[in-house]
Amino acid sequence: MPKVSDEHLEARRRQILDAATRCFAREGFHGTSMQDIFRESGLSAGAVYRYFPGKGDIVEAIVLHKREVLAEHMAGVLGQAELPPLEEIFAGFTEAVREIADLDVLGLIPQAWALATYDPVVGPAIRGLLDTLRDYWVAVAVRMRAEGTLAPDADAVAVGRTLFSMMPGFILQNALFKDFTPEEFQRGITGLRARV
Amino acid sequence: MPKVSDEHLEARRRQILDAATRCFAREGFHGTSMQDIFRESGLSAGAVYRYFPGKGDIVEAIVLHKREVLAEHMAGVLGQAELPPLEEIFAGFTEAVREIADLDVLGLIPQAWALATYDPVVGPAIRGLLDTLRDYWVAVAVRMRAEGTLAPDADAVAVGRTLFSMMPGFILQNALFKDFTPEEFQRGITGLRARV
DNA sequence: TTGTCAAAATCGAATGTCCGTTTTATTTTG
DNA sequence: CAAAATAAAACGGACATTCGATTTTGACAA
Repeated sequence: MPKVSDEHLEARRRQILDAATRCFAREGFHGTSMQDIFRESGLSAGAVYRYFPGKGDIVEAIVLHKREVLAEHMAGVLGQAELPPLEEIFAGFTEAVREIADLDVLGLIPQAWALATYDPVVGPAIRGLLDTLRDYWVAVAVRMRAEGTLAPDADAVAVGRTLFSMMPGFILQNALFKDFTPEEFQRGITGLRARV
Repeated sequence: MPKVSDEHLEARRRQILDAATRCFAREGFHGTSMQDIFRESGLSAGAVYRYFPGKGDIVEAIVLHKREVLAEHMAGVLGQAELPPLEEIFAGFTEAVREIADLDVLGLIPQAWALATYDPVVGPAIRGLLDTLRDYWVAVAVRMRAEGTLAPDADAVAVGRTLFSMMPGFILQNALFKDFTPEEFQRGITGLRARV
């Protein structure tokens, strides 16, 4: 009976997740205390702990949400009758990076990679997210070969993993140096593929 | 005059650094306590603190040492009268990754990236290391263009940064999935460059 | 509508643990 | 034997989490 609406519940969840995201980006996962999250969210300890069992679960929720958003985007690209040109797919990716950077939370991504390598609680979720992303690039390569924009004898899995390989480096340069633009990235790829 | 030999001093330093490296790779930087390092190194608190002012300085020393080793390798490659083919340069890189993976400390690299994004004490050192590496790839691209293995009108800086972009992804896949071999990487690049 | 009530939601002080560092004592070194 | 090197206990602070107190909520009766 006295139970707040589902919208209220969902809004509170978002409130906590958004505040935590900002904190993690600013101070790092380990550098932000639960007190920080209480302060940033304007909520109390009791409130936050009603929604999440612990700090690790907050990160996990953020990761899972991101995975959902990404899966949707990937399905949109792969669902088209004809695959968009690679340049366009790259542009979609770099645009997403730019959006994250605008929110000043791009640093979260390298932090997630780090957690993936050793953290027993959030590691699996993050590896799962990255695996999904990698599958996406492999699927792109497979489609490219099928549609004739990749050599018929090319190793599609290898090409897909190589395409995937380029993304972390782009993200890293944007997170650390903020001087590697999508246009320059595109020019780099073009320059690399051009016959001498 | 009761002062132990410089060799002893250096050996102890290495002892601490190696132990810390293993701990960090296993449990993460934040997950390893100083107690862990005392235990793993077989030394006491007093001993460790005689060599390093604090935990952060241990990481910094590890990073600085790595930078030195890498700078030496890079100078070796660039110092040759004619630049080795790109495949060979890549092979040198992947071989280095394999060596680190064999020591079971490959996970340290993503952790360093994460620290670079937010840690005020070790961040600068790590960004410096990555900047050095990036300069290396740009220098490779410049040399390639000069030697005619890259289109004369290519943007060498863009190509260099793009080459650099591929390394984190290779490292990440090896650290997380252990299923992306140098050979497959090479095949992916070949497949990507082949004309359809 | 309004008032009431019990459950849900939130608050915030308190708790206990862990961890980096310091300090004091002991051993080793030349 | 004196100074350097190492050991080990101890400290102070920070942190994630808990828990009782308090407020807010919505169902329902009047």
